[in-house]
Amino acid sequence: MSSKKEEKHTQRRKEILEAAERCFIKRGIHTCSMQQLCEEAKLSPGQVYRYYESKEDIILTLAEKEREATRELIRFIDSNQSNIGAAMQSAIPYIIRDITDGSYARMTLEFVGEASRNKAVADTLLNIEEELLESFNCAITESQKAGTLARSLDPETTTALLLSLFDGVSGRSAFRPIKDKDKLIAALQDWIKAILS
Amino acid sequence: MSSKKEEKHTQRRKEILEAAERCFIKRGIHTCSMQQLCEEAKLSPGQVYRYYESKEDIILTLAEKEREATRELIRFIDSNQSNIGAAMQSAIPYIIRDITDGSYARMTLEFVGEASRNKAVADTLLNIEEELLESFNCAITESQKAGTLARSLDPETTTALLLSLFDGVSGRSAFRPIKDKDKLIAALQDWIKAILS
Amino acid sequence: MSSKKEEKHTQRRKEILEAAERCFIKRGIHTCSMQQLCEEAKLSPGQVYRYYESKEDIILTLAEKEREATRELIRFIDSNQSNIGAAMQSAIPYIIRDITDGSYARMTLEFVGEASRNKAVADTLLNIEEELLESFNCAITESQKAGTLARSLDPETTTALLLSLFDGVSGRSAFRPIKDKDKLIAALQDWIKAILS
Amino acid sequence: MSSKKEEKHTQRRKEILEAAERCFIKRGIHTCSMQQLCEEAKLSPGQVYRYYESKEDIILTLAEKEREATRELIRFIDSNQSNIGAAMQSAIPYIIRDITDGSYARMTLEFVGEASRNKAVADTLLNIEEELLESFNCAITESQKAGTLARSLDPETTTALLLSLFDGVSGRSAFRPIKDKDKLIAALQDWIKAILS
DNA sequence: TATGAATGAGCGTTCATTCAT
DNA sequence: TATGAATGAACGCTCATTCAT
Repeated sequence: MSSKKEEKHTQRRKEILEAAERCFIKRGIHTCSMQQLCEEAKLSPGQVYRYYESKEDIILTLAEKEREATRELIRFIDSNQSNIGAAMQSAIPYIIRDITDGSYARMTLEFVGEASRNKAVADTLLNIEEELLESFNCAITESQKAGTLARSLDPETTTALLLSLFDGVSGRSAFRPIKDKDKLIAALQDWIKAILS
Repeated sequence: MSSKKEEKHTQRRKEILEAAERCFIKRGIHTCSMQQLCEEAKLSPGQVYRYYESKEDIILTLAEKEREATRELIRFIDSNQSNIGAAMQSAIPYIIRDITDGSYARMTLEFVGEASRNKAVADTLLNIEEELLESFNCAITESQKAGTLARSLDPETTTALLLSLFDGVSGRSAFRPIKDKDKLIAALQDWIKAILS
Repeated sequence: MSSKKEEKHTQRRKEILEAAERCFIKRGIHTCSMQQLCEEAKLSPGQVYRYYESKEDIILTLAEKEREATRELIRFIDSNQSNIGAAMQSAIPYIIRDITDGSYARMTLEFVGEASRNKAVADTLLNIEEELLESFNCAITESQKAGTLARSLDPETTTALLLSLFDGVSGRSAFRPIKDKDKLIAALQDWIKAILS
Repeated sequence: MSSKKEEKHTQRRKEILEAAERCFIKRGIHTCSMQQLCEEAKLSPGQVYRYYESKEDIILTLAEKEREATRELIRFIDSNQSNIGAAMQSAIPYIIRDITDGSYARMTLEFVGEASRNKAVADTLLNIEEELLESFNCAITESQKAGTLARSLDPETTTALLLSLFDGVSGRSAFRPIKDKDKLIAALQDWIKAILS
């Protein structure tokens, strides 16, 4: 019985979160009012506030949810540590598909903006980033040990540049449609080959 | 006499703009109220509104000011069209210095966020971007004609990736201090050498 | 259930309108702030704005309400076209009662003032006036055809003067209490008899 | 010397008043800002405030000035007391010319609106009205004594209706252009003949 | 459990008035 | 005497949040 209640509660929280995501993408976090969010969720303000403490709570929970996409990439890198170059080559099509998805790109941009003024959001973002950084650093070091990557590359800087590149591609895709994704993927693979060799 | 007054007027406008920049970076464009901006500028609302028509006017003027840094890069690229690889090598230290400046990086992020919901800001940003894209595209094509760049590179995609990389580096620097700028510059130069050859 | 809610909603709208009328009469449309109006209505600004879109919305709704009194007169004139003189004789007591009501007179004055700078209010006023003009013109012409009114009277000018007279009586009553309404009515009836014969 | 100064002072006050009148007619008393008034007067705010204590002071002074037109009518009535009917017949063309002048009508309307919320303006308006009422009352009584006017007319009520009529004609002319002034004058003369006989 | 009416602080902006120069 | 830069209270309005029902 209690578990059934919990289940319903969890389901509601999820529904609200999804409604919030749609609203935030459509109008932006700041421009979307709680009233609009409630309408999108087909719930009254009173109900929404039973499931989330505040608008900020919703934003934060959403930020945490968005990290999961990144987690997948981390797991992939972790299981292909000995040849980061090859791992990236095969991962790039999936990474690009994810990060250039209109909704994802918009939402990421919203979170970055929010992070400027909301420490909790900033921490959430930095947190997952930390994991990603470590994962890449480790893979680069391991690949160098395994002889699949030039030892001249500085792990930290290389990681920073790789992540910058992906951040940039995602951010730009929110404003400019990517004309030819396949070309972009091919070019990126060429870049990675040239760099991580 | 009239010029002295004009000078003072210009000076005041500049002061307000600087105060606005500080405020916007500290609190975000949306979250910074005119009252706070006025306090930062040590001016009353009435005065601020004598120098700028509206909050949007201030935001837009600031956006246009930020474009100037980009204009400088465009001019440099334009005057070194026949060898984009070499041009970038020598430009990178200056580009990195500019775009990883804390204020600049934060402000750029704020503008990107603002662009989502303010057409005028979006136009300003896309406008200068357009110029930048053309400049790079042209330089790449010219370099290929001059034989200083591999003909296999697609100009548009290469430009998009280069700008993505810089956008990403700038964006990340707003949240994470860059530990060693020289290392970053060196690594970027290596990347560019590997790619634009 | 839904109708009960609707009823309450309608009731609230009416209450706000009445509060607005009291406020506008007390302080003038322009000089009465929304804050004061809210206090008079014993409602918070947020609530008032749930029932009306804007201050102008309230003004306009009030203006439309005031037209109804005029509509009644129009209907009466229309149904007594063949003898405008007699119709006016019997209508005068009611017209005077309406237009010399303190609130109505003040409110009309406020609307006239507001019309100078608010096109929507001006349109509402001119609109009902147009109907009134037509109604009178038509009745005068019909009465002349029916032989109950001297053919020497110019319909348009006579209408203009009649409406001027009523406008003037109403306007003056906003500032000077009418000492003896019955005397006023009798005198007006004498005037009408002398003119419309 | 002192008189020369005084003269200049008086001249300045007059200039400001004229500028205010133009502004108030153009934009309405409330909608015209002191800044606009200063520009119209080609004077700085500081100067304007040396000649008038406040915006209200200007309004009040203007209201007092407007009374002069009415004074002229009073003088005319006073010097033709024994036959008010004939006096009005000859006065009507001039009265109509004055009160249907666009500027005068607009200004009067502005003052009436202002009187609703400004006791001093109301008093000024009522003051001159009082004189006018007395003048008419007296003339009517005298005309009745002289046998040029029916004794059945109640002086006070007749005066009230006459002034109402002129007020109404003036007020309407501010919004609706009078197509044919001569026709209006003729019709009014017919009315007066019918009533004041 | 569920609603949505209600709150009120705070928003961007204006303008009558003052005062340093 | 004359300027116009400067003030700041008040404007119409919004929206995250609460609470009576």
